[in-house]
Amino acid sequence: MEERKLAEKIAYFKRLSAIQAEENGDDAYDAEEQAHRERCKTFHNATSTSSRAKSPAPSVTGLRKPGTVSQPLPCPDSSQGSDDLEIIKVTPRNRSSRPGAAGIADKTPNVEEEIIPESAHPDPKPAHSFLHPLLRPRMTRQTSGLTSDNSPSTSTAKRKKQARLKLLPENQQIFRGLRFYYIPNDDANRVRAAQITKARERGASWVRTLKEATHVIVDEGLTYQDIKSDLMSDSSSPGKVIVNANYPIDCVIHRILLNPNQEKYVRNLRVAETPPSPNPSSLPASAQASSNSLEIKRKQRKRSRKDQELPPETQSDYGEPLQNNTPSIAPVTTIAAALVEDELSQYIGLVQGNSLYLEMPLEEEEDSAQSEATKDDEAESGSESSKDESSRKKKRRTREKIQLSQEDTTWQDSFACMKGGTRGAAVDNPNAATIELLQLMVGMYEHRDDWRCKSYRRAITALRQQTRKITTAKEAMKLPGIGKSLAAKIEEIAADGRLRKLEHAQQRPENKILNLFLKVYGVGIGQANKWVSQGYRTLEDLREKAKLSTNQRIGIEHFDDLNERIPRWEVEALAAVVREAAGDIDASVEFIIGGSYRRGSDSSGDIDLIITKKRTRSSQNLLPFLEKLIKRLTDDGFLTAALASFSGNTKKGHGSKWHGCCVLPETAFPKDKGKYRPIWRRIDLLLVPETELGAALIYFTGNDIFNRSIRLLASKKGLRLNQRGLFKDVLRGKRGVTYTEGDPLEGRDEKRIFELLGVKWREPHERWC
DNA sequence: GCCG
DNA sequence: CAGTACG
DNA sequence: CGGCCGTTACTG
Repeated sequence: MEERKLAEKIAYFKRLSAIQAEENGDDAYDAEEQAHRERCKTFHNATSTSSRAKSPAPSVTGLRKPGTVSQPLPCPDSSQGSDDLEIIKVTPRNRSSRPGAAGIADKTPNVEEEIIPESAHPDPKPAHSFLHPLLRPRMTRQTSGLTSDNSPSTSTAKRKKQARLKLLPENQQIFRGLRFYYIPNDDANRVRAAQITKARERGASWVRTLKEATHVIVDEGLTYQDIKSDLMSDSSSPGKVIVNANYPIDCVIHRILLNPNQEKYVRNLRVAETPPSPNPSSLPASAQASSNSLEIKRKQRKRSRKDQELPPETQSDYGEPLQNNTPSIAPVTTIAAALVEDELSQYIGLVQGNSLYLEMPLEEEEDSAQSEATKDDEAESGSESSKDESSRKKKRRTREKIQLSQEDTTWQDSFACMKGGTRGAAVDNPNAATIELLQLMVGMYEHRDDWRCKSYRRAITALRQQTRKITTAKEAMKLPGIGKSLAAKIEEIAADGRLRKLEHAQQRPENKILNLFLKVYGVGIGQANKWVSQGYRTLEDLREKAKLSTNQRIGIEHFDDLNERIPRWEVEALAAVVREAAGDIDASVEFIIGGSYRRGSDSSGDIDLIITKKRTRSSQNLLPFLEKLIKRLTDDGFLTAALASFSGNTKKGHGSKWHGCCVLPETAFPKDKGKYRPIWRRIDLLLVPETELGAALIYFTGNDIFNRSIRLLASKKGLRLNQRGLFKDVLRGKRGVTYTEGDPLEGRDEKRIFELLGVKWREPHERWC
């Protein structure tokens, strides 16, 4: 499997570079691309430089440490970041950190301000649509030659227009590497023009000759008779995909390369009597016979799990329900598989949201068995019996399930759905408004109903992936992770721009109070509920009357500070202070800033530091060091509170993390940042032996959704991933009697863990899910 | 909340 | 043990 | 109807 994938990728890139070489003569385009890559590069460096951030802060002289050897603290992963200072400058910021919470001491009015914005800000993740260069094949700046860009358009005006065409983020380029030839092959028709643009935005090239095309898109209405002559002129046509215009549209809608061998895409485009010839199959090579509709039908009928058990080569690489599998799509594999993401994507989908489209659009008529399921869908319109509903779902799930059970072979290669997420992109998203309201709903459920929360997030991700606005419940239902309830909400939002349930919830004072209380460190839903029911209404109430744990008291006393985001530069400055102090104690200890910082965020909720050292095999080895460090930093006044340490680790050797608060000393405060103000910050320290660094990096880099999905993926493979390593599952009998935690497979190397899991490597900045 |  | 927090 | 990450780790 490994080999196969590799081969595919190689083939893909080979092909791709060839394609790219022949297109893109367009300077503007090239320049833009170039710039894009520059930005990416810069950004990438910035994000990966975690450890040795000789931060912009004028050498953190502050804390005594005169001639201390500034520790190099090499970053484990290659990325030798360049100058952070410079990087930071370039790193785009999109949103200044939210101002501190308003006076909570006061009354309701403030509370209100507190709540709403909070739920709205949950992901201050800046937009980084420019990230993602990684896969982007090097565009050999092949000048001249075929100046032809990827469009046959002739008019200058048009060309210009096209030059401005913006490629969508890579993860949306479902057509990358494909070359479309339209019949008719012009953009005179408005609709077609739009379709062409959409296709091109998603990576397709619009070619002028049939010969160079991989896909022939025939206007709907035209029949085989109509295009016959066209096809005849090209001897290679049998190797092409010939579909009607609905095909690319559906692909766009579903954000994935669908199987073109479906009746609805090839209707009227085949020669009824002679299956083989001008047959829409896939790409060159195999294409032949088998792909006639009859064949398809047959397959559809008896699909079932057997199809799924076919060897990888015969698996569809289109993200699509197996019933549409056809035996002749192998060639496309090369492209599709490469375009497609790893299975982690799917788990991310499963775990949080966005996922793939395993489901066919319930397009108008379809033939065979499937159409029935489809019809159910259609019929259900507004008021379907819950029975129909569930049966429909069953069918769909079954497909998915089957698909998923394929994990070891192709199922993970089957979609080009989301790649490791990057942030942003939401700006111009047609569903932005819907997303925003749903996001508020998430805020309302946060800490209350975790699962529901997750469902909302999942739905949001699915919406974010759409390229066009979802306005009806029916439409929404087609998206993975969106069921009846959410679909209805989506429709409501689309219809009148508001969600009554949300507004209602927002009005409820208990919710406001609850939200307030929940933002206190150490306060969960249980405690918050108790307090609310006990009649407490303000933080002041709590401070004075409630019984608070140590941590909760700290959380309340420093509520504003702790709820304020930390700008990236400060994260670096804080880390520098710690390093500085650490240098005195043990210069060989290394620090890596994890968390959202490592993912490239321009602001963080807290600072996450991994403390590690070569040749350590247990976090215990680092304990003495940490104790000294803590003491030292506390004495310095840097650490201001301990929220969770490892005091009584009676447990087996697991003393590994320290949570607390810190304050950037004025001496470490950059002069150019205005007036100094001490702000309490949350800081998490994680002791990590070298042998566990990889796993710890994954864990501490997150984000949480990413972690959960990759862990879920691991578990589905019979493995176990936690912050200490990847383990081969050892029958863990009940009661953990198994005094073995499983055979450690890997813990040291982050990339290796990805490999072992069969997950394509993702840079930290690609782990926003 | 969704999914199997 | 439940509650909370971490990514 | 039960699962939804971690045999996570720390507090009380």
